[in-house]
Amino acid sequence: MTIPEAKDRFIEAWGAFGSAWGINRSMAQVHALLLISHDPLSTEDVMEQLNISRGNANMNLRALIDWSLVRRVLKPGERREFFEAEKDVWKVATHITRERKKRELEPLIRLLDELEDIPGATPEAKSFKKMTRDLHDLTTRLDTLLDHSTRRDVQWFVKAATTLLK
Amino acid sequence: MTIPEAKDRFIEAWGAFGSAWGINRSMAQVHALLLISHDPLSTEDVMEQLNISRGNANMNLRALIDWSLVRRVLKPGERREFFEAEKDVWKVATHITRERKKRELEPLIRLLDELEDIPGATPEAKSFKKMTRDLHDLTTRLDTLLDHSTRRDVQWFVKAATTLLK
DNA sequence: TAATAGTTTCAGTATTATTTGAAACATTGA
DNA sequence: TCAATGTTTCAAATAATACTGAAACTATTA
Repeated sequence: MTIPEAKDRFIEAWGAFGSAWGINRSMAQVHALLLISHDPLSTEDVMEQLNISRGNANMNLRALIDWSLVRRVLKPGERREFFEAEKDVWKVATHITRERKKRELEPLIRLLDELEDIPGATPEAKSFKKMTRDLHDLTTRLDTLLDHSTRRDVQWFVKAATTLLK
Repeated sequence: MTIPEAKDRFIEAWGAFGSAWGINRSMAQVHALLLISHDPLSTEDVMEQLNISRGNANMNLRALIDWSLVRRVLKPGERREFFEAEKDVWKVATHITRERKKRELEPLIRLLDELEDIPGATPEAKSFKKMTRDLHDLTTRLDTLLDHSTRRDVQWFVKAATTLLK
């Protein structure tokens, strides 16, 4: 397999992976393209290489910047903007999970919080309350964890856990 | 808020949460409904309570069983099947991540594996190879971790990490 | 300030994913 | 065996989501 072929395969796979996890295919593909590009790319480069429209490229580049996965880069003497991806995969993983935690985990926690103190003592009610309480625990812990974890910690944990569990 | 209202809100929220993470809304809602039900439910119960068709209910119940999140239950003297959810949230979390790892993480690892030994020494090629190597490391570690983690370990980790990071 | 280069927006269109419902299939027990 | 009850499948309909492309907008430079 040649490098260009490999790149295509990677872009495709990253797109499929993202889309299975609720990140739209184009966004994941733009991200993949920037991840594997040595130099920053312009909007036009992205459009050409992925065969997508200007609007689509622009939208997804903005979204990626919003998620802190991509940075704007200015080349001296060039008027238009270029884009490059954060290449540190740990940072990428952390940013993605934090961003999503904020958007999707926090609303869930807030709801579970509310549901905590509902009256009722039937078996049904008890069962419901135990469920939400447990879920609340789990999500809160995940939340705290994501809030506090840094690259060093994650590395420490992965090392510790894999050693321990081998 | 009354218990029935709370249940509806929970089902809705769990559905939205799931759908943000690439699990279809109905599947998440069926799961939510079973999670908060004290007794096992029949296909009909699920259809009625969620206002979904028989086909949909059936498909998603099967999918949930496939993911080990739901069990078939037989009531003595009853012909039809009933369903109940695994209520241990740790187990639920583990099952979900394992299932998805198998379906989406493993193909990605396989690809990255292949991409590892591609020839080429241009800066572009080097940059590409570093990227895929790093990603491979990250995904492999996640993979190992998910493979080996059990409830006890996760609890240990959460405790250790939250203490450590406070 | 006018021309040019570059960026963003958004209504319409296309694509993909989900859901329905009816027919086929399976199982039970009279 | 055959009706009755319950389950599964799947093609078609619907709904949700993403994408396009052209127009509007903004910034830059001559």
